[in-house]
Amino acid sequence: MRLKDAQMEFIQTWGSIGTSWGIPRSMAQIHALLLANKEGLSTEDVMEEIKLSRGNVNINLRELINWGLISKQNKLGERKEFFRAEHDIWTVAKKIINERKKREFVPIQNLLIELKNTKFEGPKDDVAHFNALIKDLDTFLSQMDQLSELLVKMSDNRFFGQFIKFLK
Amino acid sequence: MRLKDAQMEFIQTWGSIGTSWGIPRSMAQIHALLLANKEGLSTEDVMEEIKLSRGNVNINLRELINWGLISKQNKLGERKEFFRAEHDIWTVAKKIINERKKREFVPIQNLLIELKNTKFEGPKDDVAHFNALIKDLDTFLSQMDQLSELLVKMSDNRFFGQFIKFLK
DNA sequence: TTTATATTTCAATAATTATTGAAACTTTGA
DNA sequence: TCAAAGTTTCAATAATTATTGAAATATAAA
Repeated sequence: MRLKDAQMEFIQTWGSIGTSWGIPRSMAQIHALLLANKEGLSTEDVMEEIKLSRGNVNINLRELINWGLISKQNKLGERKEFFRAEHDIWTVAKKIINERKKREFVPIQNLLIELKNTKFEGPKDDVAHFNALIKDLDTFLSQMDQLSELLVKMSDNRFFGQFIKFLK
Repeated sequence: MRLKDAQMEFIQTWGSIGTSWGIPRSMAQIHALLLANKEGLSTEDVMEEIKLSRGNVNINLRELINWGLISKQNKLGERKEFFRAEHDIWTVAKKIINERKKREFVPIQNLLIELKNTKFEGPKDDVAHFNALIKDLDTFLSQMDQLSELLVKMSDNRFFGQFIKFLK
């Protein structure tokens, strides 16, 4: 199989998974393309390889930078900018999880903080049920937070071995 | 604050988080409504409470059943069906994670399996880089899989205490 | 400066996805 | 078997979100 074909398949799959993550297809595709290339690529390279408009590529490269998934590079003697992916997969995971936390956890956590400090007027049983829901969600979210710390340590293989032993 | 108002705020927030999860707003809203109600509600109740069309409610109730997040109930002497949420928050989390795994992990895992068994033709360095990427992703995904097993055990508070100790 | 090259912006358009609502279908009990 | 109550389906429409492309802006070398 030609390497190029395999890379393309990888890019397409990454792209369609992206959409089911709430990440624009193009953004995920560009990310995959850069992951598959050791060296940085220019805007034009990206446009060329995955047939996207200049505007689209520009916007999504910026977004990937915001996520901390890629960075700008300058090549000696070249005027244009090149973009290179973070290639350490655990760092990539950490950054993605951080961004998703921002979007998915923080809003509900804020709401819970507000609701925890409120007294509700209504049928006693219903109030009790709602309070229990709030409390459970709150506990759960803080445990998930702890869980995400684990990820940071997982890239260390020694740690991972210990972890597996612990699970058993 | 009136309980009803708090519930509504909760439903709206849950709904908008849902959309950033790739879950239709109405589905997430219906789920929140049922979480907030100890007793099951009928299709009509749901339509009434969050102002959605019959078709929409029907489709999303079915989807929530598919996810295992709610179940049908029959009330003695009542002809209509009632829908009641799974209220144990760790069970809820487990089910959501399972569904998301299906959508987000399985497709990339399948691709990786295919790519792992393929020889690539191309510049030696590029092939090596691509192979390394595949290997890293594969390792990473199987570690994430292990991590998700942890969740099942987290609802046990004793276990969670141990876990925190282990992290330190 | 000026010119060529590179980057950014954003209104218009396309693509995708969610929602409605009315008609078809199913079930129950009289 | 019939009518009423309840549920499901799905084509049409609405809402949302992504993408284009051309014009405006910025930057660097001559």
